[in-house]
Amino acid sequence: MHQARKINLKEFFVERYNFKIIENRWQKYWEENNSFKSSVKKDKKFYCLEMFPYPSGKIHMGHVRNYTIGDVLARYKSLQGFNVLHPMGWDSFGMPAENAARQNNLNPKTWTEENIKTMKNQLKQLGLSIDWDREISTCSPEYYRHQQKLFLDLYDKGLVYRKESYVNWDPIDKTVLANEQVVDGKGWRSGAIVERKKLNQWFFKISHFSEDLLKDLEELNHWPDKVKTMQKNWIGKSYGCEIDFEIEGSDQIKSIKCYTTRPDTLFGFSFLAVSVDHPLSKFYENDPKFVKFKETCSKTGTTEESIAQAEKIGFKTDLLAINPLDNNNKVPVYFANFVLMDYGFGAVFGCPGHDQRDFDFAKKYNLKISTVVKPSDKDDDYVADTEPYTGPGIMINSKFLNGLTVPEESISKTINYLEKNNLGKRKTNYRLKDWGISRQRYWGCPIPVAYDEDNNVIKIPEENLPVALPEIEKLSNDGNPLDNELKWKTITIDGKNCIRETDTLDTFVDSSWYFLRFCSPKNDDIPFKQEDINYWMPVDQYIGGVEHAILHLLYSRFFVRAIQLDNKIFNLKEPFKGLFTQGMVCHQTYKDKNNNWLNPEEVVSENGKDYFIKDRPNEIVKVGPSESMSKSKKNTIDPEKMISQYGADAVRFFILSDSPPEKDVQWSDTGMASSYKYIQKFWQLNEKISQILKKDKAKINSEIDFFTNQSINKINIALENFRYNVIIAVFHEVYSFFNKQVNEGLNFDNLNENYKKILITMMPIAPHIASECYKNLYGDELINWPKIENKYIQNNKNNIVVQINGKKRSVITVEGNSDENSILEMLKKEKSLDKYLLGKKIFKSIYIKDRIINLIIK
RNA sequence: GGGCGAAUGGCGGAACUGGUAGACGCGCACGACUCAAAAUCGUGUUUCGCAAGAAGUGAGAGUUCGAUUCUCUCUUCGCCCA
Repeated sequence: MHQARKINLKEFFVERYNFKIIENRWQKYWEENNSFKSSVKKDKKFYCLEMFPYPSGKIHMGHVRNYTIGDVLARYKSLQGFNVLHPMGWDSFGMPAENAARQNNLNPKTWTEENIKTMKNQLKQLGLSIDWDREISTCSPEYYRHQQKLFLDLYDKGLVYRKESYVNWDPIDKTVLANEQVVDGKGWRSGAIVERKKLNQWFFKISHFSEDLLKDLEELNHWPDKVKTMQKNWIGKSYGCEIDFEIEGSDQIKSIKCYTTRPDTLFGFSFLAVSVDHPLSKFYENDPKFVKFKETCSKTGTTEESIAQAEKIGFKTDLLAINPLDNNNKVPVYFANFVLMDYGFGAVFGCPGHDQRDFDFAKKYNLKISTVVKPSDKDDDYVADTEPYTGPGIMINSKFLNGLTVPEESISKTINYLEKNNLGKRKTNYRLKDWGISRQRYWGCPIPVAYDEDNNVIKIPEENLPVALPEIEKLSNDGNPLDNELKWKTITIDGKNCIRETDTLDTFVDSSWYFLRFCSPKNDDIPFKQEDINYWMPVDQYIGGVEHAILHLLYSRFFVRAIQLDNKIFNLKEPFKGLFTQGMVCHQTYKDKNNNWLNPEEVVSENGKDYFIKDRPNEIVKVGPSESMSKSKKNTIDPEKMISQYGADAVRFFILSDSPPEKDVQWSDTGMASSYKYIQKFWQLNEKISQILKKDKAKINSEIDFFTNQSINKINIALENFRYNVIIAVFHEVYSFFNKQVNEGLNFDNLNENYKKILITMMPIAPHIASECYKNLYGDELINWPKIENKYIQNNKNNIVVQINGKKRSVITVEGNSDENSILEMLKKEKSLDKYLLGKKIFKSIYIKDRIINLIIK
């Protein structure tokens, strides 16, 4: 029977699909016809944005995945009739340029611009539907001049301020380190133990919006819950109270204020700890022991993690703090390295019985550990002395608080008591700290201020913007490069001699408003036009890596609020309406016998189990787990190579095929090859169809209508839910189906119309081949996303599953809308069910219309 | 330590609001074409069983006519915070 179906290939003259020529031709066509140019129109808009890349050299597979996902959406929305904005730019300030400049003696600007050129060319080869007219680069003065203006605006609004703050200091390289440059408490390059150093630095007052940023998360319905939770935890709203502790033993200090979320544990009070930066410290500055202690503290890094991991140490003062609930309870006051001046008031009361940190500290200094909370199932003589008890329970050893449930009753009752007796005040606190934006770097946006001889802040006048980065021949290896630019540094403002700020802005500032600039990228005088923003914003779908879930997204949300404070310039609160975080691209890792990483290209395997070094079959390769592609593990695959070997459509097809976009995907050579084969197969199918369409037509085959509509329905649902891997599966089914139809050699009257719809739905995924096939068959006919007809989605012939006692026993075909009785009648005649039903009694039947019937028998 | 999420064939993964588990791809096996191989095409492929059939979505319970899906306990892994 299958013999009869076999195709005679000679009937068709099928050429191989030459992706190089065709993809190139379409990319040129799109460029010459401005196919993706966007402008403000009356139509419904769709702003599709992927996180813009840092121009590090070449694109990597992560970019390919990110931008393919975005492109599928942008093209889909566009075919649906939306006015789509899909821009691309470069997050082009940052440390890699500076490092490369130092290592290879290059100019950061030249290095960056070269990279941009390369990467732009690579992105174009992917066939992305990007409006390149809107391209922006954050390191260009045309971009950062507006950023400097925005900085000054925020300064005028009081949202920017300067204060002393700690940085990670590398004493050998004499440079400030970013947190990620501190590895195990040591400088990444010099290996020196990192110190804390106090510098005058600029801050954005993001804490002004803590409550807003938290509350408005609720409205972000199209954000992943995971990201919202992370932001919520980051903002870290806590309910507690501030307590004044009376101090004994000093004439100058009468009391110290603490913030706590656990005032109910006050009866377990055994010490009071303050930060070495607490105002109290000024009374100890002449004590050499204290100075030494402070110095030791400064040897710990500035990250929360390093402070948490460091050994807890303290400096005992001669002061005593009095427990406000029990005046006979007087405890020592310490300076301690684990108390941060930034949080609360830089002072905490220690209750070792119920806090790990306090417990560690008390053990070290032999302080009293009292138990004031017991788990509900323990007796009143419960003692927490081997480890602190932090869970819920019942208050004990706490006088009037005894018996209260923890934490429901205990905390609020304690606060009520403290407030009533003027000992403390209910207070809400946020963990979110102000955003330090000063970086002691060259390759960043200059901060547009200067200082006069009295160190007063002088704004650079607007007409003198941008404050451009000076060209530096050779970057010095230590210190802040701009600091050494004496000529650039000195400036006269209004006749006064001033020195410029030599720090540059954190690059997160650059990316906090670029999505606004994309809406009106060409204005010299203003950062963006109000009407452009009001039309395009918010970003309807933002797509990027989850690693930016907290900072970048929070800073962007802050920026939109900050520029509108006291000046509601546009109708916008949240910059990103929808957010999608895609997974990483992974690949197996390989090591040789000496544990050196090997590139996949150096490794061969014949059976898929044993791996050897290429051309050296005696050297066994150790195969490691699949990890995200990174240069250091050498498990990267070069996208450009893949595109030139298989074509952009095949690469796009593969990168979407193997996993849902939000999960990690494993690179697979066989998977990639299979996608390539698909493109080739599809081309041959298309050639066959175009030849068959010229022949005489036979009658209508309704099966094609059903299949096409159901496939498009599946594609629509998958597109709307970012289940792009399912779309690939559907296209495999589409190929099999149409190939079978065509191989039977029949030309149905409705083949043409259905196939046309298939080609259109293929355009977002594999735009080159789909456009080429469409053009060959249908010329310049208008392209609109196909509508599906409901009558083809709801079968009028239904397969009803027959279950007996919950187990599937048969499938019967009935007319749609059949009622239960007629189905039961049918089942009685169904011979295949006799062995289950004969001699049994049907107790009950459950019928779900057009789906399933379940018979309960005994 | 806390929070969130995940676990489905040899592998990656499908399964809409509870309703035919394993779509689709990879791999593998067999077959066709070939002197032969590669490529290509076709068929099969959860496990056990010759078969009828039975079991089966990390483990154990529960709700239900019916659970991959809902609830509880546990195990392992991942991410974030500390």
